Amino acid sequence: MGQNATLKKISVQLDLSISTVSRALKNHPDISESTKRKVKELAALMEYEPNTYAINLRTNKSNVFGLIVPAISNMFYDSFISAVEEEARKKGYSLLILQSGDDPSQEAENLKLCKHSRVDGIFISVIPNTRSAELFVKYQQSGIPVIFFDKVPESDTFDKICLADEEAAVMAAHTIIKYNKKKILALFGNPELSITRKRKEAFTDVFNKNRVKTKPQVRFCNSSEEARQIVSLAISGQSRPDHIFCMSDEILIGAMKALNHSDLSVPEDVSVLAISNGFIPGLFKPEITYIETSGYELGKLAIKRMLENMESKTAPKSIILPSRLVEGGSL
Amino acid sequence: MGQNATLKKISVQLDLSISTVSRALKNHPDISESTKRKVKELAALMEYEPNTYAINLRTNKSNVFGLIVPAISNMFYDSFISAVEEEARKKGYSLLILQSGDDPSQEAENLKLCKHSRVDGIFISVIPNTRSAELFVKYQQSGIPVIFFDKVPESDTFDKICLADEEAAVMAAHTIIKYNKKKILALFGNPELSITRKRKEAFTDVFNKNRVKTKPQVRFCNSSEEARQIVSLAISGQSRPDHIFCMSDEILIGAMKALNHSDLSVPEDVSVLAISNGFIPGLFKPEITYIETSGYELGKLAIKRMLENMESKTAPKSIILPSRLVEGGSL
DNA sequence: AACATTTCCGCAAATGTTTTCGGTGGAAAA
DNA sequence: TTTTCCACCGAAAACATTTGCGGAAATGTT
Repeated sequence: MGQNATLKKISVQLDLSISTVSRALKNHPDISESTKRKVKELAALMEYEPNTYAINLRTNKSNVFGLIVPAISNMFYDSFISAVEEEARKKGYSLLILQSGDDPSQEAENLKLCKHSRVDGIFISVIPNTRSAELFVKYQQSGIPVIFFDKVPESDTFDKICLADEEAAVMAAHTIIKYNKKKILALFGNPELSITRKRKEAFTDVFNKNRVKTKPQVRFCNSSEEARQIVSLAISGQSRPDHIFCMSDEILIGAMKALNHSDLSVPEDVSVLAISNGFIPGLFKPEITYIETSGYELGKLAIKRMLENMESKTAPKSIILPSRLVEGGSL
Repeated sequence: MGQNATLKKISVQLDLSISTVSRALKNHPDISESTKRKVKELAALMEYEPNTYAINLRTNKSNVFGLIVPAISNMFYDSFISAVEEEARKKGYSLLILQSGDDPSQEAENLKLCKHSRVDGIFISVIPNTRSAELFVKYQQSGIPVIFFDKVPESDTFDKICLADEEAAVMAAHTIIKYNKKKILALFGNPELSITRKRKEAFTDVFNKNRVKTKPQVRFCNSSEEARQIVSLAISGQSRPDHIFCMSDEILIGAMKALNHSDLSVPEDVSVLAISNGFIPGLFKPEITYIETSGYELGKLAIKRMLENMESKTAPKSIILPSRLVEGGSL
């Protein structure tokens, strides 16, 4: 028994009204202690579990956040999700995790699913497609808070949580300059993303302003594999770079695969610096020096911001997480 | 407008009954074409979205599967989740992804959350704690299908989808023997898990049966870090192993960190073989030879089995995914 | 013309909660 | 005695949907 205990069944057993049972269970002051006790005992006995659907229907709240990422198989998003999940759980929220797989239509479908599931809020890292921005205004208008993280649209009308893109890139550039590197190959991600543009601008700016002799050679790549090919080609060419900078883990992986398949050694023949979440750099020998951008920390900030929004709607805000240099042996 | 279009609002506008609107929207034959057209037009205009909670309440189905893993930051589970998500989406299901973080109480809480959320089915990879098995019988009895994957309890009364643990271990042992390795350090995971026991038994059995001169030295470790320490110690000792076998990615990572920090080279000084999901081995130089155990494939099998269960309750079944050897250069 | 069959639609119950607005009975205050 | 007040509880609406049943009008059959 007790498979589907309901307020009604309890109320019948105890010859009380449904409302009284409901109130007793939530310690409403109107109900006497003795009644509360009886109700709670029977509820426990019958293994009563409130029906979430009924509650959601009644209250029009789901206690679920939608979380949309390009891919779940990504160390950065993993740690982000972990952080959000931890805090969300504490507050009684669950996560509906969706992946867009770099497909705009999939992303739109995910957004639709979120709306359809009537989530209480959305975390999203958008894929490189500007058109999708239109969609978001609608969701914003419909009163459901949307928090962008990591890969965010340019517009200031949104809540955004991102890494200190410029700062990290500047830090990287300065570090490279300090080591007196001459021929720098700088690998960036999809140029349509603001994160890419920002990092690239900040990075190259440092070289321009400091009037160092050589300018880095900048390349863009959309995947780990593209990065591998670019590096593979570069190191086999006649003017081999003496440093490779990777703006992300994904790119670092590709670059390292290329280096591993060559007979060059790091950092003697070519040094490496990355902007990374921290896991991947530790896998190589020597460990890669990197500028840390913690998905976990970012997640903490994002959920904090979301909860603020749940309390009371506030003006859109851009939050930036600072970064730091972690020394490995690749430079 | 149209923020919260409901059947009722549509019905009022068109001066129809709610039931007629409901039926028109789902192409019920009782409704005339002209009415259907009118209803659908207005529904589209008002951006009507059926209220999931009301539907769930009415039908007592959520179209959500619970998916419980030790940690989401794990390549194997990532790929598993990806596979499940892909197929689930096609069938109109969403995923409630929960992580137990190797904490039994957390796992219990997750199970509770699943029940509380009234998911239509549960995928779970259990953490090393036998006591939890009791919990599962309850869920099974309550009619909600539970599919265990990867790390599964021993009992035959459950639906289980696992990797070919024995086969993979046997394959690994044979490969190592073929290469004529003498001093083998074999690293396994948590000995309380059936997956660990199975692999360890199968692995050592091969050596016993084949009467090869040396027996592998078997060690257990609960984390990447433990593996690193063990290997670190082993390779600095006087009787250095000439081969290291790792039963999982997690362990491989630890082992490789230790090797990377030594001046030994792979495979000349010490060769390496792992059982792996495939991503990690490709990061090293040389790439690690491994026995593939695809989380993605496992996911496909798991969701398939789940859907079968949704159709009609069938007898518990154990499904096993075969494995294959992927040659790297570490052996 | 009487009857039977379609065609098309509405009523109302049911799902499980929450919540507003009362209502009862008894004790204390007037 | 009447009034007031409090402690405790119930009726019923509301949330949005699905569905069995029944019913009126239109059409078809003798």
